[in-house]
Amino acid sequence: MEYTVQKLARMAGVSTRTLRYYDEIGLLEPARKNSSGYRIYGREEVDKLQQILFYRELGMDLDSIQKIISNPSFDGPSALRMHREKLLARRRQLDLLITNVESTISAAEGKSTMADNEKFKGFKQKLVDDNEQQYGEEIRGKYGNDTVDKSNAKMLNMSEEKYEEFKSLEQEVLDALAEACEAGDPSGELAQKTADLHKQWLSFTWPAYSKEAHAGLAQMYVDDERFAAYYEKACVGGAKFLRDAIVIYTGVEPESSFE
Amino acid sequence: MEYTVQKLARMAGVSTRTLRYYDEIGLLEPARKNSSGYRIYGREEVDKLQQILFYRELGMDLDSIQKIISNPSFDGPSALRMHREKLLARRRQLDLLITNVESTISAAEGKSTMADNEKFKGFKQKLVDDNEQQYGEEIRGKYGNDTVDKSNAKMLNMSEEKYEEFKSLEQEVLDALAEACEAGDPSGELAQKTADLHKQWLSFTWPAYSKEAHAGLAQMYVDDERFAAYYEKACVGGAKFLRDAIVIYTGVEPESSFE
DNA sequence: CTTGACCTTGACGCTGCGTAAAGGTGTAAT
DNA sequence: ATTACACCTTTACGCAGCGTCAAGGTCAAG
Repeated sequence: MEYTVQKLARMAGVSTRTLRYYDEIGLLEPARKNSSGYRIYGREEVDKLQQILFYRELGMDLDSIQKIISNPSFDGPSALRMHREKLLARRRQLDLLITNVESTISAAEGKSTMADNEKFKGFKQKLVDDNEQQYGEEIRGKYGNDTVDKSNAKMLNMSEEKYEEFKSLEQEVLDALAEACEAGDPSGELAQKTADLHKQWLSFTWPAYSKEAHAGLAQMYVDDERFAAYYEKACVGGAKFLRDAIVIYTGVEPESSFE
Repeated sequence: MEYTVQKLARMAGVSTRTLRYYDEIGLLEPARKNSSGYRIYGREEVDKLQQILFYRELGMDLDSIQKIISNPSFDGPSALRMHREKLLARRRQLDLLITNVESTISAAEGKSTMADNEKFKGFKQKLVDDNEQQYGEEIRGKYGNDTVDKSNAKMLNMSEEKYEEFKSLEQEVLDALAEACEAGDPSGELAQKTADLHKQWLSFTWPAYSKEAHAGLAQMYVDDERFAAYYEKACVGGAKFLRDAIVIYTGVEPESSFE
């Protein structure tokens, strides 16, 4: 399998300029050149390019990439695994960014207000994160678990924000439940809407929604006094009413742990 | 409250060069200049700089930032939404890359082979995404319901996105659990970290965290076969191991529904 | 033999600053 | 009044990682 610049470029989703540049800086040289000076890439170069692009995606500069992949003691599999870890970390960071953007949007829409210190919270946090990203390994070696814990605290920070959202959604569930409960009919529109809200609320915490699990949880709300007490706040017999509504909503009859 | 370049720079955590550059491109001009040409910034500029840095943290280029903050009639929220879309696209791409890395890992382990074009799946997707960004509507027409549904049902879409985030956090819990389980000690560092991750995960769904409820849920994981089966995926006896870790973590002994 | 898609090298442009260089200020201490 | 020293100014080049012409050579098809 031999490729010219453009063929390889198309396959890899980069520009021909990029390939020429990589040749220029010696990062990825073609297998050979044909009689008229055309660059010809082979299998090996394809693999190498893939690796290069992997690392590039991580935001690594080309110089570092070169050092890594040209290192004779380069351990492919373990590098890949580390690579995966880093990608996961980056995704978490992206999630944080997205959350920030979303908060800003809803703040801009007046749906919620963002205190100045809140703005700086995420902002400062990011600075810390950048440091960690850059010196991650070093710091981990130098300062040990403490730093690692701090990066966990970042997650906490995130869940703190989410938590706010969830609290309001949960409040909605409670409000809807109170209203529906007063109406009295678990199959009524209000009750069904409550069940739907509750499902949405669940979507935040469950690995995968299933009617069975939903109904099962509703039953648990009745069986477990901690949860029952919580829904009792909405109305008398709140947990049972919610369970009934959810049973109708899902069309699934749960099995109580007690029956 | 007047600041010279360096004072403002120190306060905001940027370099003086940055401030001069922002002046140069007209992004942030000083309130005035004193008799010898020194830049003097006032309260207004401080606030503006805060905004600039905030948007910059969101990954926006200076040009876009300028448009947003200088044009009062500019639609900030919609710009943010566009930005959010970009971030989400990046996230989708990241997910693909992660999949790709995992494929590569298993290919390296000889479990499967990869065709040349497969090697670039995640990277090519980026181009596709860019296309989608540019020709969004057209493509929506072409690809039909899936995309349309997503953009139409906004609420649903939102919980769908969250759901994605949570799945990844849940995955982390599972990964940590598997690792801790292998180590074998529920009071060990790994297991305690797992319990902590699990707590964070819970923070997304629970109206209020309490040690008792946490321990109670952990017990439920053991008692309820649906949940037990789920954590069994991480390792043999996963649910019980997790419960033990959480019991130690919270210092609370739960009551089983069965005892 | 022409057309058009491909290839080559060369060179300048872009962001968002870092980093001198060459010089003028402000002020506190002598 | 001088000196020291931290501060300020403008000008200008440098960096990565390419994008984007420009000016020309090559290859397969018709």
